[in-house]
Amino acid sequence: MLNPLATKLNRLGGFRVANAYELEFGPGRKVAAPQDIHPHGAEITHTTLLLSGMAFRYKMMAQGRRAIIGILVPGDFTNPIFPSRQQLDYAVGTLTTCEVVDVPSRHLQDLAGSNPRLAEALWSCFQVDGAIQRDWTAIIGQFCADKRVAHLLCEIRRRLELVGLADRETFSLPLKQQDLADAMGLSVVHANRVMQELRRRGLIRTVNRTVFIPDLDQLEEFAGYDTGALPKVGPPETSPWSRAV
Amino acid sequence: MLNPLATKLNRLGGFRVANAYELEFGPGRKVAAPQDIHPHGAEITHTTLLLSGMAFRYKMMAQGRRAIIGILVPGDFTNPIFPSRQQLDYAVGTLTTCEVVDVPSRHLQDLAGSNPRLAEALWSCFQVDGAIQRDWTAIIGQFCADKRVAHLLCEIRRRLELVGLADRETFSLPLKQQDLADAMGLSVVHANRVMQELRRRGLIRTVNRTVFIPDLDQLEEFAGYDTGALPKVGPPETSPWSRAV
DNA sequence: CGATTACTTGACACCGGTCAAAGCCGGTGG
DNA sequence: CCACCGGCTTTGACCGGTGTCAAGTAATCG
Repeated sequence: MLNPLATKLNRLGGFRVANAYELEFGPGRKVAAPQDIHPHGAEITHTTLLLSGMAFRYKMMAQGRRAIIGILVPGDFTNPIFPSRQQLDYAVGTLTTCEVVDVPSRHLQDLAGSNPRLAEALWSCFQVDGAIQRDWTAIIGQFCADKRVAHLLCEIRRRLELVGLADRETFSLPLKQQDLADAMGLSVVHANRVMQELRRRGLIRTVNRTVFIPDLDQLEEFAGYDTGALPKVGPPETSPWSRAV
Repeated sequence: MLNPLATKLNRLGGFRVANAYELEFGPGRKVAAPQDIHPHGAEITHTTLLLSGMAFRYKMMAQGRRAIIGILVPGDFTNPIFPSRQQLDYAVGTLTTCEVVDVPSRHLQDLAGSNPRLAEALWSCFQVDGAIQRDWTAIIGQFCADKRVAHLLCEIRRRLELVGLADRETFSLPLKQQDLADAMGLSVVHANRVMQELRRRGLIRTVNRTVFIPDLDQLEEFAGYDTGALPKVGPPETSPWSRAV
């Protein structure tokens, strides 16, 4: 399959800013689940590209509570690169078995230096990352439980779609209800009730770890999901972020 | 007074990475409060440096609700710069009258190009920004109301201290209770009760818009505030982020 | 001062947390 | 092939934290 990063960059950058071979960072390695890709506080010497599977960023809080602060899908980097020595303020763990490849800071910088349009697209990646983080802050603070979860589903679906791993009606959701809870600031019990409620309303159906969406527009409206919240990237006419009217 | 950005960069970078004159971006302008420095969705052609006063990033949500997603103190930039054309996914408004100066992307890039250590420090700024955003996501999701607010107070105090505008026991807090509420995902009424509770416990005292902290360690412990959550920057021995043992 | 804006209070409802127990798998080994 | 088992999901009872509404008080500003 095409490198998911190449897929994403081409769409973010507008059109063919990257060739797959440029983004071959060497042989990937498999990481089982559940397991950490980066421990908390790890010295940052490289970033890690997710090639397949799903992962998440998290922080351990007081009393063993776990805050999930972001989901990673194929084509995502675990962290931005740093010119200076820094430590990660969060950890990265796997949700499923993942195929990943480490990318040294230098490598990415050289690549960006040799291809300005690619550099822009890579930059966009990290900006989108930040925009999603801001979204989470706003949503967790303002939305009630069912809309939070619905919004998360919309976000994950859209990001998977961007790398060709979801369509309007189906996507894979490896998150357990405990994970949904830790991500959206809920208890497991309530996460369960919310999922039941979403099913009862006919907004989603779930089989195994797969979500079916009878009517995506309806779900996105319920969730208050606005793709415009993510930065517009690339020429409007080809931007995968621009919402179909 | 010394440019607050210079103060911050010198501390983030470890030691004198910047001279004040390098960071004179021209004459500042005054922006009254409450008023927008950047409207939502503004095209990003420059960033704006806050020289004095306080401001905040926010998003308007459904039903006129306002989500405050970050506070800006002197020395902060309203937004990161982009190599490509992008739009801001949030707005920036003033809490007090602010003195600001616009910095074109090019200017900042040239400056970074001419001074590698300064570039690193600038980079750290934006990384700290991201780390704070992640903190908010985690805190709003996991903490109960009183700890959220206490945590916010600790954060603001620390950031003001970094630019020489606060000490261990006093700082200026121009946020109204409505602002605290919109930032921490509470109702105004509850924000009020929480502030009362913090005062009742003797963790803070407030006069006008000034907060007095009888015992900072106690407040930070109550808030679960850990400066380690922010990335370590610069040599440990001079880093203002490393917590005094 | 008068008018507006901010803060405070009380009553009440409800969302969502907690606790505890019971089903429902999927996987493993006999 | 079946019985067991551990992790995940589901349920119910209960209650506490927060939101909402509505009113009153204090501060601020022209």
